[in-house]
Amino acid sequence: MARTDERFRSAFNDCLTLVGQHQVGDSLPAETALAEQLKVSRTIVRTVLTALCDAGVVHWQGREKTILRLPVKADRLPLRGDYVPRDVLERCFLEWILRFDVPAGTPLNVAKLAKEFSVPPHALQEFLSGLAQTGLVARRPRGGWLLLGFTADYAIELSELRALLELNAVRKLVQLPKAHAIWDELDALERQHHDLAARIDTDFHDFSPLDGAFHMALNSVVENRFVSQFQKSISLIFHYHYQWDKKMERHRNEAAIAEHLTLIEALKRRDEAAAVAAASAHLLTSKATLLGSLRVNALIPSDAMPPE
Amino acid sequence: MARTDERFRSAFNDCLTLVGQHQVGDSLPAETALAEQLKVSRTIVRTVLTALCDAGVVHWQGREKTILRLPVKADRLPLRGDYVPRDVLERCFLEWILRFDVPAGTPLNVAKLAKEFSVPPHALQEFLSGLAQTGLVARRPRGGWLLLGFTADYAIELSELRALLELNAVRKLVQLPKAHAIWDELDALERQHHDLAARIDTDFHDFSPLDGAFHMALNSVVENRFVSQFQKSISLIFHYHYQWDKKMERHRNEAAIAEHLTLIEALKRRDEAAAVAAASAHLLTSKATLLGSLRVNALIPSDAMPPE
DNA sequence: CCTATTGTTTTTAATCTTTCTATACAAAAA
DNA sequence: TTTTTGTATAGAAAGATTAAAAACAATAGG
Repeated sequence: MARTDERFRSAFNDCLTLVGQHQVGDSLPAETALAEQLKVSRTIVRTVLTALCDAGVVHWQGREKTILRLPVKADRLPLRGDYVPRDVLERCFLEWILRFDVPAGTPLNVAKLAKEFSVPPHALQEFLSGLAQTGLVARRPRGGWLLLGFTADYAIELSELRALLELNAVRKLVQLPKAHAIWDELDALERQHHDLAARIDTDFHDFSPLDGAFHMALNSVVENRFVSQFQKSISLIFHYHYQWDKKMERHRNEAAIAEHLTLIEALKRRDEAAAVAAASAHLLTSKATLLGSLRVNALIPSDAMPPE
Repeated sequence: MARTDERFRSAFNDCLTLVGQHQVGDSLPAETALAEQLKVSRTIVRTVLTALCDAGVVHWQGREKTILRLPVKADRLPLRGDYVPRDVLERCFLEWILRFDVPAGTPLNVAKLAKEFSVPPHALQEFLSGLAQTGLVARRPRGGWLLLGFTADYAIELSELRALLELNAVRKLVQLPKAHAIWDELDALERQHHDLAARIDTDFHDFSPLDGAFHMALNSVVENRFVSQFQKSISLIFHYHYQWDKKMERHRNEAAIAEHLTLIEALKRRDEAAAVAAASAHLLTSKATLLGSLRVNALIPSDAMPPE
């Protein structure tokens, strides 16, 4: 077999729904119109119509497309629907690395991993090619992939770049006019931080998404595709490591909230020096936490490795 | 057919050379030793030995591997040897875009391009996946690739990031101790700049590699894999555009040399403010040149497009 | 005669299969 | 006992196959 007919199947089912909205004896629109509605090519539409003909749902000859009977549930084609989008794959992969603390230098088995993440090997290959740009994995000279991994060096260099980009964002931010949308966003974030600070004893788990939103907002003022690209990987990696390192979570998050609030306050005063200082301090803490979580990971016994 | 037996063929030929260094009647080393020498797996060695047996060059039974006759040229297997390494592919691709000024939004035909660059489609696919990280190309929702291209926005954002990274490098550089290797490098670069300035009227083409070396040296003081990664793409793209834009090349290069020398001088004085100012000025010029070269490209008539 | 629609062909890309290559393990010889 | 070889198995590269899209040509209806 070659590629799946998933696309045909889902179009067929969508078309059944469409037919169900009409009466027996009604005519269906032109192939081109159907293609537009179902968001597929005309080729698929014609295949679907042929199938509907075979099923006795419509009579189709030339331009005549008459509904013979309304479709029933049994007409629908089963579909696997286990399509995994790219960002989910990204998450799966990072989680896999962190979950099993896969050491640097591990050869990656494309076929096995693809099965594990239930994606076609092809998709994983492509994902790895993209990831190779971040230096997390590399192609081996003669075939196969190598996990270069989350080493301490990796974390340090990642944090360095993060600091560089974020301090740049902070400097840009304090120069922005009062009318800019970021100030409302910051107000909202400030309220959310105060709100979470009040109930930190029980809800400290809610910090991670708030942290992500805060840093995302800061960096959003730098409209640069390369920076955004990096920002995305950075936040992903920080997010996952933080989630993994449960040590002192409540205390750590409380401290981070305080640091965020200091930064927000300095930003609102348009005090560049204070803002940069606050951001630097917070980034240093983050870096320390990231390095700390690496050590925690390293303590996971190696027999917790993924099954061969 | 499936994959090529290129690896076997080249090992076979290498083994013929090896046999040629012995006498008739000599014995060949163990399979493991041969594998090590030929830098292939034992499987290949055994396939090669079988082939040598069939060709009547050696007698092979168990551990006995006796040379029956010395190999002749006709024994050698032909091989295509048209392997294109990744960086060559990179160059080919960028050159193709610039050469034909392929507009943003062009769908890329993997099979056709792969043939054009004489690489397996598979290799191009992988290359594009990596390139997608830089935002130069993107995957289309349902199959295929799209060239997002060198738009003015792209150039501006690229220049912005370049400035951010390079100013950071400059700030780091002036703090470095006298013993650091960079100071000798800078001295050498300064001499080369003066040298080229003296013969700029005839040799202005020599500036491009010198420019590359200079920026590379500046950024080398930031030991960060992510920064280096970006630096690589940035210099590639700048380099190619500069090469393409021949307008006012002599004048432009002379001015750039002066800017470089101003920066080098400020760096050697450890004058951070002056160095940052000089670097900023030079980066602005670069950005303007890059944007200018985009306009030049846009003037190439569209019938100069690559063959359908 | 012109436009909208359908019939047909060609092109392109996803996935599967085959084949080559590497590696692990068992058996045998030195 | 160590080294070397025989055998089995796994993993990846690249062709082969098929689904889907797009281009083109033909025809029906106004």
